[in-house]
Amino acid sequence: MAPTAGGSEGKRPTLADVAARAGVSTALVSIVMRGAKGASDRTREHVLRAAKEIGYRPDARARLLRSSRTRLLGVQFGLQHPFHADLVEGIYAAAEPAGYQIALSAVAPSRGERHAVETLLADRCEALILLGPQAPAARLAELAAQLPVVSVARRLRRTAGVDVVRTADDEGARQAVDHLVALGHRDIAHIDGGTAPGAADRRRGYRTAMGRHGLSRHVRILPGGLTEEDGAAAARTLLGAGAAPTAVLAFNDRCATGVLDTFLRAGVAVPGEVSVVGFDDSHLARLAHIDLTTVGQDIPRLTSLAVGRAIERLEGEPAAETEIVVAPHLVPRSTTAAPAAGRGPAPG
Amino acid sequence: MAPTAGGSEGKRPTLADVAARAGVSTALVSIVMRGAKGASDRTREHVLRAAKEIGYRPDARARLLRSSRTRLLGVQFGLQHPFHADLVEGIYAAAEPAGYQIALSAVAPSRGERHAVETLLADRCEALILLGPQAPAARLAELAAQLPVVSVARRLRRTAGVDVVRTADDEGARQAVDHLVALGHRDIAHIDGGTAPGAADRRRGYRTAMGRHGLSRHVRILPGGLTEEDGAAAARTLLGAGAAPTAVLAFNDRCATGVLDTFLRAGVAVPGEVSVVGFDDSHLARLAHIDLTTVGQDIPRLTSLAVGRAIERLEGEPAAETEIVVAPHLVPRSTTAAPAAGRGPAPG
DNA sequence: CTGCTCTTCTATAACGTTCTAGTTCTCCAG
DNA sequence: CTGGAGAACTAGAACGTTATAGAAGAGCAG
Repeated sequence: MAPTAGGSEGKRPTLADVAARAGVSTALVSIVMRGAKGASDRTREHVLRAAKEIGYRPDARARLLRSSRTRLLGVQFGLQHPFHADLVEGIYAAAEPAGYQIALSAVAPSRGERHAVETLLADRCEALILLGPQAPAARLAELAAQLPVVSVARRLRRTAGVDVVRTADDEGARQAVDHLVALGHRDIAHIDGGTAPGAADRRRGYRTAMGRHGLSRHVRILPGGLTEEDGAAAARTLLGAGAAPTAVLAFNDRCATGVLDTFLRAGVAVPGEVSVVGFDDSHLARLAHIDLTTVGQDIPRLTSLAVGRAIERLEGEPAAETEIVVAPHLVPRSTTAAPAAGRGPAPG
Repeated sequence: MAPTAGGSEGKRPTLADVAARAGVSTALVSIVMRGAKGASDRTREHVLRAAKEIGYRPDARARLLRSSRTRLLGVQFGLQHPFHADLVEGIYAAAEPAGYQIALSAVAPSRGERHAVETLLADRCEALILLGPQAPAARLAELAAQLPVVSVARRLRRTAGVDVVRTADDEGARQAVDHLVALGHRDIAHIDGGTAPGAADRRRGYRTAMGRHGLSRHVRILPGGLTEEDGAAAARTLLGAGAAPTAVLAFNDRCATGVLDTFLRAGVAVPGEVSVVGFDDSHLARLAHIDLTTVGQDIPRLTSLAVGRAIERLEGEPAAETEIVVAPHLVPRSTTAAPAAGRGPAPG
């Protein structure tokens, strides 16, 4: 028999239906469905067959309602952010094997963080993982008073109860500068990310790295942002100023792509005349025709630590908030090279 | 007193807690929280204050469990797809005012469609909205037997019970060709999308439009795909072949971006020597430094129709499956112009 | 005062699970 | 035959809501 099309009639089968069909109690069916012990192999098999026959599917919400634990992690992410997409994938991968489910709630221009978090709370998530949250620290503290909260990629100075998992952004910027200096560059500019999460650290990392190489007088920071647009605008400023640097460290890959594009259109060869470094090692950077030298963030590690921290909080002793910092690593590709002979010092 | 940090202790307040505090029954509190009628203004206010004082928040799961209706729409989307992100935003915007909640489930390399749909079903979604589903038609039919299913952007030939909402891809390709022909182009190539949703229609639209302009012998279709990479590879093929066309219609914006980049690197001026048209009008296309002429899909309309169709199915008479086709529109920007004098015929 | 209608409120039974505390059964030592 | 000890199973109470049915009280015509 084909099931009736549309399926609106005929309620979905429940534990009781399976029990009736198998001739046992609902409690026993529950035991079998959960794989708990307390049923013989013979009945186990029998019940499973009955369940399959009538197309039974456990109701996650009823299940969660009953058990005191919901094993549900709420994740807030930015819809328009490719980097967040990568993080979400990592979070799924870390949470599901640990027996936790993920509830996603998106932030978009038309859907604020407040609303996103409200729906997660209404869904009875046990903990919140917030990707690059923009909410004020006070708001986060307020949330943390209700349930464990992990902030990923947004740094917070010891906000009560909020755990932080982030990349060592300053260290990443340092690696980029070291790489460029090793190639022979001295005139290295930085296009920053303004108030975006991590931007301040990258800016600081750039500045101190330059200082350590005795290049403080070459420090040049241009206001940027996290989109291609921002990078393009900054690149135009550089070109217009006449004295273009021999290398540019952009806030992130998207920003770097904008820089690349502008240089290309202006006939400035990369890496021939100017070297460019990005940040994130997103899919963008890996595309063969862009092939951007960049600073990679360790996504599997960031996400497994974030999930792990949330679970620890839920299952372990309530501890003080922690900040976990993950090391980035430089990924050299083809947008960096030694500076042109006439412009930088000869290498060595 | 500040609430205890971590919040793991002290269960979250329930209806009963509010009722106890306000000195009324839980049923009355329920009425007030839902805004249903049956309570005086005085008590309404009184109850709301009590709820606020103890920080009560309704439990969405218990609520859904009790009411026969869950008013929950399951949405499956591709994490790595910027176009899907735009669609999801539109779906939120269409569903929430109609009193429906959205449950998101992501598809990623490490998380297949099957798994994504399973979690949505377990969550008791009443209907499924699938963005560009890749599952075989038989599988979709099987799902449609259980609950209303809407496929967005993937065309299906009358699969039992599956509604389809999509853009008129052939028409979009036609508009692009018309635009190029009006500018004076004749030698127009198409980089296709292989087996991606919509690719076949765009291919066909291109071919028939060319035919209608008497340009059948100029038809040239190159295998492409939906990433920048694919576009770049096809562009290299075109350049290598010697006889480059005067215009290229790419499968989508990402593909077109790859084409642009390759041309730029090879010193081929756009639109000076070659015009390029994309598809989707994604954020990418609007970036000032790309400023791509493209065929726009009507996202608000696609999403509100998809949501509307799902809701109609849930609330109205069970009807036969429908296919709703939404018109695209050309968005002329700066990557198209009349062909160079020596290569195409003079305009007019 | 009776009988009726409204409004406001309450008691209680669902919803589909899981959990606690049994109840049978079987097996086997004493 | 008694007395446990497990194993296999079940009855019934949660979980936090909403829906249904009805009670209590007010107002008012007859």
